[in-house]
Amino acid sequence: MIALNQTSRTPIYQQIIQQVLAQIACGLLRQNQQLPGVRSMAIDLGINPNTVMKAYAELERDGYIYSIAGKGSFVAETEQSPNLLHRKKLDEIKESLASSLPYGVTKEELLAIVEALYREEESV
Amino acid sequence: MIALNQTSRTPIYQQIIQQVLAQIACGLLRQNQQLPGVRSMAIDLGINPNTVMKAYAELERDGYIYSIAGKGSFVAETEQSPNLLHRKKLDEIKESLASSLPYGVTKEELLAIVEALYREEESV
Amino acid sequence: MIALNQTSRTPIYQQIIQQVLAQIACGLLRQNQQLPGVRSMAIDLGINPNTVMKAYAELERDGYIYSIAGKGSFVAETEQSPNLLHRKKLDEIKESLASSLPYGVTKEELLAIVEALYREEESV
Amino acid sequence: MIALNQTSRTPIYQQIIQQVLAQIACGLLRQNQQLPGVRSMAIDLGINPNTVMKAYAELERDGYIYSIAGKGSFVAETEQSPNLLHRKKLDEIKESLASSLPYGVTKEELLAIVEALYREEESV
DNA sequence: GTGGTCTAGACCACA
DNA sequence: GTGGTCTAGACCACA
Repeated sequence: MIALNQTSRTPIYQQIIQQVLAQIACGLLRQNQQLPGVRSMAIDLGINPNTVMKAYAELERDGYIYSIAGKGSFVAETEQSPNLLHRKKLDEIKESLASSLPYGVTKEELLAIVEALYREEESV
Repeated sequence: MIALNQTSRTPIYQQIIQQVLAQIACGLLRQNQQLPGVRSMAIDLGINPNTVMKAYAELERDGYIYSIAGKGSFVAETEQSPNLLHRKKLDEIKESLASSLPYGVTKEELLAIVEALYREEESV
Repeated sequence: MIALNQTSRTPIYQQIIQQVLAQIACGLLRQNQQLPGVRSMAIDLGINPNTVMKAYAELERDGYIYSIAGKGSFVAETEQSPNLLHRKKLDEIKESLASSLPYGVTKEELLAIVEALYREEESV
Repeated sequence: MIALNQTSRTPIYQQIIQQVLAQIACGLLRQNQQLPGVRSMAIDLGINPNTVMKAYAELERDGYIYSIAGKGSFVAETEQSPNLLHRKKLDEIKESLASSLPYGVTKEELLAIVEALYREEESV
């Protein structure tokens, strides 16, 4: 369920976090659903269990998942998680677009990109 | 001419690179124009000359500037730099937007962000 | 595995680059093989880790090796590296010879040098 | 008579030295022939007179030229200059070729390069 | 352990 | 003055 890019600059534990969050945001992971075990995911991905631990710990710290000793890790029950993640993503996008204005990007270009994006989507 | 964010996790030398590129892209820095010296920029920004050197070295390796020991560093002569940078930025944006679709971002939301962005711009 | 010439005016980090490339070109270093760590090589060569880092960083920028923070540096997977390096070297030689023609170097002299070179080789 | 490459990594004063030597080696500059004045060459090349001075000083130190205060600089009378330069160049070539053997360059490839070089020459 | 960033500061060649 | 190399050493995140 997780696809790692070992050579990427993005740390592995971050990649795990991002993908778990994306799956929560899009509904692929639902409330109280159990996540793969630390050891099993580590084996699946061919990485160190500590790395998975680190990802889960951060997800738990931020309230997206909860862990029960001896049972495993589960998606948190907070209704708003998907919405919250959605909103955070929008903020991220806004910031990223704002930072690219100094490069001379025009409104028309951005609108064209957005249109193209969803045209591709529809045809898929 | 360069504004650093010391708290950001983006390395300082990368921030310098990005801002120099932005200034080339938007025409603020022109062909063959001399850049601030390694030492003088370091003093201005309150950082170590090596850090500026690292930024300049990478900009030179990528062909955006050229350095002549004993004379200084200058914006490269490639006519296309601004256009190329502009296009690269658009590709970056496209990729970044595509990667946020799994979060359930809608077309309307993106269009709204773009509109808002340029409304702010105009009023400035 | 690396032999430095401390008195040469060729920078140390360049010497490292050249020798790593030569070892890739001749097959001594193979795909995905791990390179010595930045620190261990620095100690072996009696130089500063930063100098090794500089060499590795440039090798990575040029696609010959890849580094994963926390794991190490490895020879890149590009099949063609050896051939490409080989061809580049030939181009270099051709250019260097062409530039020495103005000195009145004759074909016979060059042929003699080449013959001598491989006669020595064989006897080794 | 001198063609500079301002952006080259080779220092300007070295470029001057190399080109003067090449011209002595190939007979373009003859014994006791007067070299361009320091100032006039500096103006021609658009560089600092000190840089030309440095080149001439090194040429004089190595015995290739001599200077007479108030008159100018002249090609030295040593008969052997051209031969000596010729021999030095051959040594350089030998060394450079030797250093490229680790890249897996074969005798056949070198012979082919030499042949090609003089075939082009002839046709010119 | 690994690589990556950064400082402080020396020293060099070049213009 | 300029850029370029290098040392010594700290500190960080990651595996």
